[in-house]
Amino acid sequence: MGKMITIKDIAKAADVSVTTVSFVLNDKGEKMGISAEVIKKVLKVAEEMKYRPNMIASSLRTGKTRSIGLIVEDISNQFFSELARVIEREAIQLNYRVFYCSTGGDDTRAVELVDSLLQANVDGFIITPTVQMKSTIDRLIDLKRPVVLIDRYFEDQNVSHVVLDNLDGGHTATQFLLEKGFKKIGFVTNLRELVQMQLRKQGYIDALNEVGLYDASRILELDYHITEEERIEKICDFLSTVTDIDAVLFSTNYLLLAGLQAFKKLDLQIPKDKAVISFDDHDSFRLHSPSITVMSQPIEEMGKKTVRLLMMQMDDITKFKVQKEKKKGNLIIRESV
Amino acid sequence: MGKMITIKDIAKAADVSVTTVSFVLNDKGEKMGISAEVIKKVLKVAEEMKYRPNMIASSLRTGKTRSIGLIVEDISNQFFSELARVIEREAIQLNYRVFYCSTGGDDTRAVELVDSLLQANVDGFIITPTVQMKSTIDRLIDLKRPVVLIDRYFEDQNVSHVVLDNLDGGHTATQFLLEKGFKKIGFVTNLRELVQMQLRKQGYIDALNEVGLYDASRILELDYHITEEERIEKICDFLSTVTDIDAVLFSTNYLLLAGLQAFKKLDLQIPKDKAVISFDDHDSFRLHSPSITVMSQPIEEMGKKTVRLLMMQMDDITKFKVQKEKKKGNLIIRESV
DNA sequence: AAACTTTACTAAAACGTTTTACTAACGAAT
DNA sequence: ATTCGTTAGTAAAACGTTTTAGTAAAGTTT
Repeated sequence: MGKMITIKDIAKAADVSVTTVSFVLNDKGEKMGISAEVIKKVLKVAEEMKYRPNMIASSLRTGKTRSIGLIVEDISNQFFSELARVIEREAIQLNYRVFYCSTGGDDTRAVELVDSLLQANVDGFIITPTVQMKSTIDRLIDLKRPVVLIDRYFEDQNVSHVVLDNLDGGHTATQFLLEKGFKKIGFVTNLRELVQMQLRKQGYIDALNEVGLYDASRILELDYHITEEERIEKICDFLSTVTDIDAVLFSTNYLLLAGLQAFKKLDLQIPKDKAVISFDDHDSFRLHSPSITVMSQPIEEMGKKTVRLLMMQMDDITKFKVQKEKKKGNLIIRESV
Repeated sequence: MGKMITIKDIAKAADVSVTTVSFVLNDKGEKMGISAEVIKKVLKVAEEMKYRPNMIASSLRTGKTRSIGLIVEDISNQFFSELARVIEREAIQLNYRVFYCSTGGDDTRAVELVDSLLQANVDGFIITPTVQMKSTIDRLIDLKRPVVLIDRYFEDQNVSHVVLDNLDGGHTATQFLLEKGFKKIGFVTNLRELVQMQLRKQGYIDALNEVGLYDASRILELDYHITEEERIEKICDFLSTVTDIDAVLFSTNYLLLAGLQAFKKLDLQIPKDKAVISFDDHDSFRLHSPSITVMSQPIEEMGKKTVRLLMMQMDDITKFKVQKEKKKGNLIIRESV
């Protein structure tokens, strides 16, 4: 361990007190009435000795760690990994560090992660909440910790969040299919009390109701915790039962991934036999032939907004007002419709 | 901020000294001659008051943070995100926290990341080094920081690492193609001084030389920093120039991803017109039709070994001996050959 | 019974910062 | 000539642990 240079070493070398050094290095020199001359000297010495502040000591004293905890559902899912990247970039620019972690959709693990981040004393939380996480979020609010939810939230909980305008997304995607002449549009989603999925479905229903084409039998709802094989199976069953469907909207990317395999099994051609659209983009959607049309989320914009909201809270949590942000999705038109 | 419970509060409540509390809570009670009675009392009080140790204070005193830094090339690449997951799981079990970050292959950023992890005082480093990172690694060794490299390393540097046996991997994949009757096997790789790519190529060359079928004109080497479009372009050119190729081995997954698009452009069927194999598995390889045969890395095993090597160094770096670990890859046979 | 040992515990320093409360020196106002 | 304000700094406490160097009381040996 190469001996660390401390503020004390600087003080000795510059022949001033540690207090002075601390003031200068925290840009409070002027405010605290340190002469320009001394400021310059201290900065020079610090530079020469290659001083790096000890974050730990500083954290102990201030109670701030300049770090934020980012809890997502699954960091290996492209949507989240891109989001994480944006968030990290923004945070770094503000001299904050980011801890990522994934819940895997598991409530118990989610709570553990929050605990461990609390213990690590992160200054703020960005969370993709799991289904049962509401009370944990409440606890954070009680503890006056800055929190921003992302991608999903709880209807009846007053917490800042940044999410896709899912109602509009479902509506727009469905309308696009209608415009292309499809009349019997199916919807595949998963069966969870997640608001965002409900809204995507509602957008789809609304769009069809507007033109009198809604038919509830064309909706397939799958359990979240089934395996990919079971998903493929169920989708096959669905497509072979409700055969008059001419297009399918999938409420998220991994459902479409299962869907593609079901189509392959049933030997259905896209877009000849049925057109498809999915929510949330994915690398392999560009690659697939035909490439897949998607309602994608404005990840860049969402990430930036999230960090901004969090920073506002960290600035002064007492005078921060909850903000709920809905971003419009982008319909990326490819070959699958 | 819900007032934190400190060791001092416990001491007061249990009517003993902070020293005693500290000993007990660190399981040193017995060794330090604290009576069983007092130990029990302290533990009970700590439990009742829901005491959580302040990691920051503890870190300041001990110089240890119980955290490790994990620097990979790109966390949104499936190989790395799976690796990260394994490493994190292993670390958590040992009560260590993991900081992930991605270099994006950028040397400058890599150095910055190391600096910032050094400053965050992580106890150890797991690194996928970028091309120019050798001296930075040397610096860590000088500072006596535990380091394990993963996926790649520098030939002439004596640092512990865990990597795929790339020579064997290249050889095995090529031999598999030969067994299947292919005689004019191409190789697409990228042009960097990365050992692992050189070894994959060498394995390919060796296998062909053994049967007298090596032909240097069947190798395409691409610059690392070109865009995906350019990659596709170059691969198209290559395939249209060297037309007698009957199978292609890609040295990594994103090259195959570009390759697939090139095949599509040239309207070449897999495996009818040409067979393909790629190094490193990818979700979309299972999904693709035809699904893609790969030489995959034993990620689970590699991650575990890496953490073990790191822990050995952290135990006592002075008596740790460098270990270089090569793991055999698994050939996963799918439809593309 | 004096001299050691052991047992069961504790006071206080230390880690490297930040910040509050102070001071000495000097000029200006009374 | 005293008081008052500024200016330009500094001493020391505090953050919550861990750990070193004790110590008083009881037990053991001589």
